[in-house]
Amino acid sequence: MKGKRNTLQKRIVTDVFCSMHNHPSAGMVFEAVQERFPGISRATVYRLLAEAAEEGRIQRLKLVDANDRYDITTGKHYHVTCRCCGAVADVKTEVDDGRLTDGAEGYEGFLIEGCHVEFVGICEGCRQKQENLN
Amino acid sequence: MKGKRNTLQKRIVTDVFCSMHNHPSAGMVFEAVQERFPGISRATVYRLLAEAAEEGRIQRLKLVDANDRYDITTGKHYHVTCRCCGAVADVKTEVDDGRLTDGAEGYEGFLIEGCHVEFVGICEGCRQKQENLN
DNA sequence: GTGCGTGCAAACCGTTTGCAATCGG
DNA sequence: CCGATTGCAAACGGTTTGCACGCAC
Repeated sequence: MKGKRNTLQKRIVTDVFCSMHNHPSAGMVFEAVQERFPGISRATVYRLLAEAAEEGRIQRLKLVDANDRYDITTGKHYHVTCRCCGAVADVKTEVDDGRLTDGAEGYEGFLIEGCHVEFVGICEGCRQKQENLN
Repeated sequence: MKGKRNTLQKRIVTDVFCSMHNHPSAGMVFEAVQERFPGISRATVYRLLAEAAEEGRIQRLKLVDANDRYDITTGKHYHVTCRCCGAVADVKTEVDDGRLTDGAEGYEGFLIEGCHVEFVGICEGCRQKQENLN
């Protein structure tokens, strides 16, 4: 059995992360954690999140034009990013990755194996701010 | 009329970039430029490429898990990234962005406006290296 | 007691920026 | 001439890392 220790920091980071449902970045988790445990190190939060992702307990999302986000849902699904504030949310869709991939042909001898689909839009808050300007 | 000057640096960066067909990053263009003009500043290359993209003369590509790349083709099309070496190439496909976008529904009041599709695969060179190992 | 996990600070990497010097028009 | 453009170096932002200390087991 792996000699993983159950440290206070790990418990706090896990707790705080699980209470956030905004697909937070490591920095956002760090800020939230600081409120409950001001002494915690930024490096520790980054390390614990990366470790959790490597162990498959959470998912590390790579997004275009945004820092990596962490997702409590580990299964494959899609995301939308707010073009104003960068917020991230889940998306309900019927995208068929396999079909996209099969229908694509790479130039220059590239072999296509998969694809990444990501949506862009605007979140509720930013939409309301926009309307208030008019 | 815009007071744009035709400097030596601009001519060189444009020339070198146009002779590269690998969807290079700014850093890659800088390295290539240095061979012909060792005195050029990194900042200048970054600035000239960003400027060209803003003026629509070239396209700045945002990719997942890679630095921004520059593309001599300004029209919309798709790309594939090599999962081994990060090389980028164009993709021939029939993806219908509009259909993907229409078929998606965001949670938490998100309004979905568009989508980003990007392919992952393996380039010819890396494929051959892999085969040589077996 | 042992060695994993932490805190700290520095390194990292690609990119951007402030500023003085320079050069194109 | 004069202001756009350059070079330099420093700042940036998010992330990772080396190392000594300290705590979980």
